[in-house]
Amino acid sequence: MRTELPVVGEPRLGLPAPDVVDATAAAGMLADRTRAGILRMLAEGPHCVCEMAAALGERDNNVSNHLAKLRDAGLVHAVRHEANARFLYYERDEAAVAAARAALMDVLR
Amino acid sequence: MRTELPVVGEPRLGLPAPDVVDATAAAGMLADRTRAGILRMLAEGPHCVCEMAAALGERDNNVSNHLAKLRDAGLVHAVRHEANARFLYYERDEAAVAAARAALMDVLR
DNA sequence: CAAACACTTCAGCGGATCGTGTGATGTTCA
DNA sequence: TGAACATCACACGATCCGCTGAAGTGTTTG
Repeated sequence: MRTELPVVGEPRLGLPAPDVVDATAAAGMLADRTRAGILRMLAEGPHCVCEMAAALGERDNNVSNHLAKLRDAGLVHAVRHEANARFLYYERDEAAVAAARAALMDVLR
Repeated sequence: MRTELPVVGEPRLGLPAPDVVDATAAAGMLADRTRAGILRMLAEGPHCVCEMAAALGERDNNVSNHLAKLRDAGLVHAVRHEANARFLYYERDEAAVAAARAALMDVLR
């Protein structure tokens, strides 16, 4: 099954430019091994920085740097552990994740 | 509605590293405005290079460069127009696109 | 055939990005 | 209080990546 090519001999100019700003922003977040690993781990539930750094084989400050980018993008936010306030537990913002998912799916529709 | 934090005071070390290689590869392709625009346009049907370059406001050779990357990734392939063989029409590889979609959704599950 | 067209390839340049190192903040514990 | 811990913020160096320009292949047209 092959899609049919346009029969016109002339290319169609003036086609509208697709809007992909949200998709490229979301993809930019996922395009890094560490950030993708973070988001994948947070899909299971909250994690603190040292947990994720250990699992990903990265240094704490590096993971922290990437978390800052994810935070600025609104994809995650941090919560202090009530019993052990020295641990910052990160969790995903499900609304933002859903929006990113939708933007990506729109391009790969 | 807030996910509950782990009650343990100690972080869980030794968690498994998530596999995100396919997702980062797919995201890397989508993380560029031009490539995302190409894939979005090809979702509607085949297009030749000049059509996409015009719609995206990019030079032909730039679009061609990005198409080469998408080709190497297996996401698109080119077909010569039967009536006008000087036009190369690109179409998406739906199987590869579905795989990319699945890899991305696994991270943002 | 020659010229115009559609597209590709590649080197090179400039800017973005990643990992690291370092210093600072806040928390727990002895 | 002081030491160890968890995390952050920032700057630096190296690498990566996208855009451009120029040269080359194949196709159509006059």
